[in-house]
Amino acid sequence: MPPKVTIRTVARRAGVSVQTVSNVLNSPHLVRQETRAQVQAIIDELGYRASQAARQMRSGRSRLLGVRIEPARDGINGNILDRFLHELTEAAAQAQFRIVLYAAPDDHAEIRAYEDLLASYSPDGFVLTSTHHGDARTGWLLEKRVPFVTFGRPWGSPDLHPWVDVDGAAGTVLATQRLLAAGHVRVGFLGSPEGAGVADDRRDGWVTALRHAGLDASGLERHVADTVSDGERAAAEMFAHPQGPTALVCASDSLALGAWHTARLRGDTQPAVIGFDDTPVARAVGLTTVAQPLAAVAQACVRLLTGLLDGDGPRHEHVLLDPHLVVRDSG
Amino acid sequence: MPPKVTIRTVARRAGVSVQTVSNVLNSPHLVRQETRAQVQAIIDELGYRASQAARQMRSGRSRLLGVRIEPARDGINGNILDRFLHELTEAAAQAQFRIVLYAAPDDHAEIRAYEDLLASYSPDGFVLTSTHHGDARTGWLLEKRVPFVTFGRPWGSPDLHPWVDVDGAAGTVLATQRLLAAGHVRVGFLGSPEGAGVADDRRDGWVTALRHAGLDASGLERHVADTVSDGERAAAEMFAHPQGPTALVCASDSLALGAWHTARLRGDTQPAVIGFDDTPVARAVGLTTVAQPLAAVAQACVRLLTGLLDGDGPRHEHVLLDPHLVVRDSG
DNA sequence: ATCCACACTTTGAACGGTCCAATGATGCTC
DNA sequence: GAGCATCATTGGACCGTTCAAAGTGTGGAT
Repeated sequence: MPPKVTIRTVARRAGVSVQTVSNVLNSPHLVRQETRAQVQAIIDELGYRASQAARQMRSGRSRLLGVRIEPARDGINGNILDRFLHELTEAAAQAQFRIVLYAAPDDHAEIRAYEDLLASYSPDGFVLTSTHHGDARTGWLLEKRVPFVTFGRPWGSPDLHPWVDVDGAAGTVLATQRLLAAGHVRVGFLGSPEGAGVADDRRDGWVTALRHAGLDASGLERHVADTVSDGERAAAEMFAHPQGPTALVCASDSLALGAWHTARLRGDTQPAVIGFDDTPVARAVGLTTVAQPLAAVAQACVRLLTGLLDGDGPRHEHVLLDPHLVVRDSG
Repeated sequence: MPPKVTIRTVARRAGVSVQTVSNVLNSPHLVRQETRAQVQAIIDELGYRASQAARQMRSGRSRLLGVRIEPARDGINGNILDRFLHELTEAAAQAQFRIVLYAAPDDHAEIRAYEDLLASYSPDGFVLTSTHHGDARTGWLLEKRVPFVTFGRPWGSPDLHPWVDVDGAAGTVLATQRLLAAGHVRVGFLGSPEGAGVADDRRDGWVTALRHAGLDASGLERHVADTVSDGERAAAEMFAHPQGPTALVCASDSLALGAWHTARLRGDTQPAVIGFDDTPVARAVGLTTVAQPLAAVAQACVRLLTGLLDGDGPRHEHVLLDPHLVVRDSG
């Protein structure tokens, strides 16, 4: 069991004071080049890492970010939040931050979790996912002046905090255009009725693309619960209709998988169906789908949050990223 | 901005010493019932939480558990690790622990992550997932005497640490028996060739169940890469064979989904196919599947780990949990 | 020679808890 | 009521770091 190496060990070994070692790490410009190199060498040699606990006591900074881990709510699609979490962990690590998790079934419980965490581990900030109408969380955090960023626009709320999001409409434009380019004239839309927000956003892109091509969108869309079986049923009815669509843009991979099943059962080996989110299922069955740039989203979240913590930059900056199409067998 | 409430605030307000407040929290038996209740009331009133940083400095305990967040490696199946992570977060919270994440592409990088984390945030222990043959991680942790538990048996390594796992064989026994009970005589097995370990375990259960029913397993199994398309292809060949199986037990939901597609394309509306892991896809398409009791696994992990930390209980205890069958339309 | 500015480095205190040793209060026995 | 054990509470040192302020040495200007 090696004795633990503290800043004092390093200082003694380098023949400088403790404070100088601290400066090498936190304010290198205060230390003479020569001294700095020498101290750094000792640090590397001993593998010294500053104790975050001690650092936090004095400076108030924990270099911890709080993130909620979501239950696998909506089946297939819940997966993107897990992937986001993974990307966020890596992006945060780049900026010397770690992620602490908490679970909460609803907004109210999440606010309690903030109180808990802030009082005990005092994370420097939070990254929120799944913003929605009437989101109680952002108001609370703003009031308490706790730094945070959201992955998701503040749907329906005043725009008072930094956020990062993916342009869903741009994604469905890409999907629609691809199907149009393949010769389809009646390109339909299969969405879910989750109220305004994400769902409307994705629908908008489809409408825009059709309009831009001089086509009429009426009668070509349906909105059902976001499950494979509902998607399968709805697609069957749509495809069966004489004036129905011959291709489908779907608001999720679950719906797309349903539509894909339908098409295959009708004898179509390469269904003209495009999904959304590039979930593992899409990859598994070879479904063309719209992919969100989750790594970029995560990096942007970290960038905005560190900007907030360092106090420089605008109070609430926004980043809206473009998704891209992952072309596979379908579509 | 309310002034932050420390142990001193509570002590003053309750008219006792700082140490007594500390005792109320950490060694309640040392404090008289009456005093304890009074101090606790003040704590609740002020919403006081001990600063983990300060606590850690003196006691060395961070009440943090390190967990690796896995990339969505094998598509559909990777999902169970995300669900496990969720359950673990909740189970840990119950025991007053928090989860810190780290990412690492391989064992070697993960060991570097241990060094990093231990030196900076000093988590009290780690929970490892995806144990495998020649796992370099457990040896390192054992040598450094860092407490840890694995979700997964120490496949092929000496049994020197506490672990929790799910009895895969018991799961495939259940699946096989159900198909036999439904009247099938030739129940096949579709697995993946990931070497010994998890894959063999699941195969074993199928063999056992057939043997127990007095049936011959030979010629009824295939092993392919763990993807939907490979599963689909293999199942097509197996079902097409005159002496081939009429029902399939699959080692994963990806393979089962492939087999399910095959069966449906052959006109079977309720395919006799059973998957493994109860992933969202299985729920989505209505696939009968073997479910791992992830909440129980997570709780057992926390229990073993806290036992290790408290120093009581056996050095390396094991928990092997039974999975259960989730019956849906298929199978 | 003295003073000052400058660049760098060191000193001492503080952060908010817990550990340890010691003290005060209480009840019991003889 | 003295002696003793037991329980409850107290005071002070200490964990490893950063902050604020004070200390060193060098060189140039006066």
